[in-house]
Amino acid sequence: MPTKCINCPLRKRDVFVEMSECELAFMQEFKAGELKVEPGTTLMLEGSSSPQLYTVLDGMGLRYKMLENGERQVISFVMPGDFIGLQAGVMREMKHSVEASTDMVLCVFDRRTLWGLFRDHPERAFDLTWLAAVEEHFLGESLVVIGHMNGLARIARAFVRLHDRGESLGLAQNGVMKLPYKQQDLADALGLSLVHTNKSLKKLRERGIAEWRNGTLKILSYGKLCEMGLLDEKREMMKRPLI
Amino acid sequence: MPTKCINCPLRKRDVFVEMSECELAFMQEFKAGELKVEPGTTLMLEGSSSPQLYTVLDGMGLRYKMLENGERQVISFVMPGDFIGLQAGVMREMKHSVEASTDMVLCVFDRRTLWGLFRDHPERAFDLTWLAAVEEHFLGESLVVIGHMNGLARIARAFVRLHDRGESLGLAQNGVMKLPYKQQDLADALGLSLVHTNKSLKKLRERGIAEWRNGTLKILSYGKLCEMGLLDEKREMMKRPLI
DNA sequence: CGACAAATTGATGGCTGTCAAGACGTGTGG
DNA sequence: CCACACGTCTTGACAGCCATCAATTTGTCG
Repeated sequence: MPTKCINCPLRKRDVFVEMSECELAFMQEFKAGELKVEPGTTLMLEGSSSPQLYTVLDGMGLRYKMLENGERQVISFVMPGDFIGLQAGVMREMKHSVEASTDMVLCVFDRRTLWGLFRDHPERAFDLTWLAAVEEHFLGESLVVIGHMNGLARIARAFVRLHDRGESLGLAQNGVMKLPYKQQDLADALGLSLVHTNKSLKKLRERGIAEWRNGTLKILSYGKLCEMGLLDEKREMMKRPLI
Repeated sequence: MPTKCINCPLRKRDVFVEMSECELAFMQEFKAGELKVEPGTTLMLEGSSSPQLYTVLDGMGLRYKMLENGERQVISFVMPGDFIGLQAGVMREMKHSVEASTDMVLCVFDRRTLWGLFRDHPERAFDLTWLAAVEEHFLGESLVVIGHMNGLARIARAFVRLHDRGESLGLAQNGVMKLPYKQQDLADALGLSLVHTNKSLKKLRERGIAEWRNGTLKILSYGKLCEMGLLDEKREMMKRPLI
């Protein structure tokens, strides 16, 4: 089964490897089994110290932090190949929660084997650090988006990033991919209200740029979308007639 | 010299160690020397792959990303003990720049020795990963702040975090610490305009909560400051009479 | 059909960006 | 010593993006 395993800590950096190879190596020492979960399942809870770590084999999810007042900040979207629980592995506890948005299949391994991995397999430990650095990079990108772009641009940028990521995972074809999230999820990720997110999505539809309905994202004009996902296009963008 | 070295990859997790011990261990294999730089010096450039990595021994700086239109997103504030260049060490290139805001003293070591560290000193490699996880955590916090708090609350939260961090480093006394940044730096970190940042700072002064002038931050009411740095205090907060 | 979650739409208010001008401090040169 | 340039900080006016409230529609499920 030629599934790709992009971010699995056993894969080689910057290249794709076959899942079978990845799993084979894992099985040797670390893999404790596979886990299937339903939508809504909480995989990691902020403040807890899960005894198990996961690599996503299939399905999508969300990383998020809950705030005192009930609001929520979505940190990132979880896709196949993502590693879940690094914080629990090296720190005392998780600093955010992880939840399944669809049915998910997870590669499970034991947190206690992590130290053995560092001791006996430095190249894999290196990959883990690489993973963490990549996460840091993407969070920095998100800061830029939320800190400097208006609502429409944030959504456009998010769509481009999600689509590109999906495409590299083989989850997108001809600009169409499954995006099994709610508008509220996207709003919480971009620091926007649900209402404003909804209205911005409408604009993207009306302008024939992108559609996102029933869990499916369709990129109608990749060029325009990228254009809108840039900074300071505000004025030009907003003055453009709506179709 | 009993300086603290909090985040140095050689320190023990969750505890403080004497700088001397830290440096001693470093000298054995990895430390290549010390570096002194002036304010404004670019330590790392986004897109480059620096051959040298640093641990900050003294001084403060900024991590930031430059945007196409000339705007800037400050990712975080650099303080003594911080590690600089992890991305360059494990990825192809840096994803953000790092600049000195004051005179800085840096512990330098060679990027090429990083792999040897993973191979021969797994406990230190583990610490490096820990560092990366901590960074991820703080970036997530920043996302929450920028995504869900108004201007005044963002500044209040930033002051609390900066002060607490400074205090744990022995850089703050009685709520007073050096904060050698410009208002523009803070604005770029919080996703606010310079003008709005300035006006919010004025409010904090008028209410007798915090002052930040001439590079010195004075916390006048830690309690109130924390209160303001919370979510959804908006309405209560804004309705309070100004003095 | 009724209950519920999710998506949609309109009206209103305010936080915040932008523009513009001035004040303040510092260093340089005449 | 003063004039000037320069960066930083400060303040006011104005516009607009966006949050909030409220109500309706759509889709799903039993």
